[in-house]
Amino acid sequence: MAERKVRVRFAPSPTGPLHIGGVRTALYNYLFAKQHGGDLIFRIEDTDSSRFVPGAEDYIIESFNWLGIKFDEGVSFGGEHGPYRQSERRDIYKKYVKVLLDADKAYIAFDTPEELNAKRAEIENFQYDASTRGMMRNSLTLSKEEVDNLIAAGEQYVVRFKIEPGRDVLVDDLIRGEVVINSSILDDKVLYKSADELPTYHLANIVDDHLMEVTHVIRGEEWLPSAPLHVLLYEAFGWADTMPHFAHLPLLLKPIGNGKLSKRDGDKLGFPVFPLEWHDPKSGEISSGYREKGYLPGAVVNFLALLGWNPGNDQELMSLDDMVKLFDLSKCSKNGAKFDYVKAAWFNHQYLIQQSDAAWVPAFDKVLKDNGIEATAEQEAEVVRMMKLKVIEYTDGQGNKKKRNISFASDLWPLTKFFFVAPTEFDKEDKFIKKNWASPGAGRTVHADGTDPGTAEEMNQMLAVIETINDFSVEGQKAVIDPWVEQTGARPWNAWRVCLVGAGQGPDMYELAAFLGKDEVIKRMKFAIEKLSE
RNA sequence: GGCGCUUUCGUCUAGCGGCUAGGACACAUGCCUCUCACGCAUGGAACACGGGUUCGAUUCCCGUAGGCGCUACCA
Repeated sequence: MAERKVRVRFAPSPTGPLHIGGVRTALYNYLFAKQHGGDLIFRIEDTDSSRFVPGAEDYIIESFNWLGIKFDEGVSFGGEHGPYRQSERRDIYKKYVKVLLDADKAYIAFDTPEELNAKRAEIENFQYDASTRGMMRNSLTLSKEEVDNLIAAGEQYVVRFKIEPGRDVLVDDLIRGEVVINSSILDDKVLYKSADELPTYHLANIVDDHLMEVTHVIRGEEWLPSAPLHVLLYEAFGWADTMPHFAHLPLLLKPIGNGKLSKRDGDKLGFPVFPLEWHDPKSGEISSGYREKGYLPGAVVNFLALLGWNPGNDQELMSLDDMVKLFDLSKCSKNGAKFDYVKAAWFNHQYLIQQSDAAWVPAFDKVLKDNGIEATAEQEAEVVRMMKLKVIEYTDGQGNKKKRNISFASDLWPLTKFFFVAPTEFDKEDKFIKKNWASPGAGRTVHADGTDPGTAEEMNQMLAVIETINDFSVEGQKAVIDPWVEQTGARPWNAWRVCLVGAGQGPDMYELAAFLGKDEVIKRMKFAIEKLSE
């Protein structure tokens, strides 16, 4: 057969927020499509009217928009193979159900759910198939007149696929190789329900993939057991020669405990399982999302791509474009991957530290506002500049490149709080304070001249020196303080940091002092000396 | 229960008959340093088990055990 243009699809059900596993499936479809110059289709599978959740469709579209995964056609994207919402394709499915019925590949069944349950209770491991359909109420056991009368009388029915038993069905999977399943273990699946005039997943899926000219079906492993059924359906329709290739992806598992990652796990285990925050319209429950947690979309995509696939070398940091070049279905792993959210944070860290100053300022501005701080743009830029020295990448005195440990933008607050808020109390049991604030005789503030003034007194001496400084720039401070340090042999740095920061963190002390200004520095020092002398 | 998929460090994984079994996250230690970090260096840490095939199995085959999935008028 002729080489067809690659066309793949991502087809979620609008039953709630998009699960992170679904994001990965969509991502792989996207990578595969782009790599082959093909199309990615966005189809909504809303054949179960009872599970429809308003807002889910928009949520899914917004999620992919944020993640940078672009669709070529489908719901909200347009295209020539529409409509792309299955609930709008009723007439199409009806037509194909009739095709199967006319060809004697399917039959009508009137068994009610109650009757089926009764049978299941009566017969152990009951399965509606070639061995049992002869004792059920269907068009195979009823006369044509009876069937017509029942339908005319408004009786609800379903259409079932008539599976011939005893056949080994071959599924050629791009990831797993050849999988063979005997048709005898398959049941006569319901293809269509008269109650809502909609098909079930299986029928809709095959009809749509065929009509939309899908060439590759890349989906989760949970579909592998029903893949033979799908193969049989393609055959029944006479579409075997254009049947898409299958690739069943391994599942995403819970990081701890057993089972696959479910929608409920995330917030229970302390990490999001949804790309965006989701507000459940019924329960009002809020589930956290990666975007709101402070993740960068590139980091999420990069992390997810490597859960079940790798380029075959040691490269881990990749852009979407890199991945399009490197992606390879045959390099996908076959076994489920535990979701490692600690590594997700590391990826975000990597992406965050690559951000430019310009990207930091608005994020930082938001962090400050969230904490009730009104800062000028100049102040924000200055802190970002200062933090960049330490935060993003800088070269220290030894010529070593250094970086800052920030995994999320919100991490900035504890790291920058002291720029705007003076310490209000000091924990004398704090390791850093305990180590760097000593009384005379404790031996930690002995000066070169042999005197031991104690840290409080040393800070008082430093205070006196600072009060004489007129130019409070970094250079201005150095010009006065450095000689004093040299002369007395004082070691004021950590104690000074206690005064100004209240903890063992922050940028270079001269830089910090210059940012705070002389008055604030003096104020904080006096306050600290008083508090710590109590 | 039945059917299918799967099995390399704690986690994600490389490996496609012969390797001191490699990398990353996490962890530990050291270095750097006015602090915390960052960074750098070092370290501990794995082929589920039992049979085959082979001169030789982490690698191929078969069992066993574990994990996962499916078994709806849900997708």
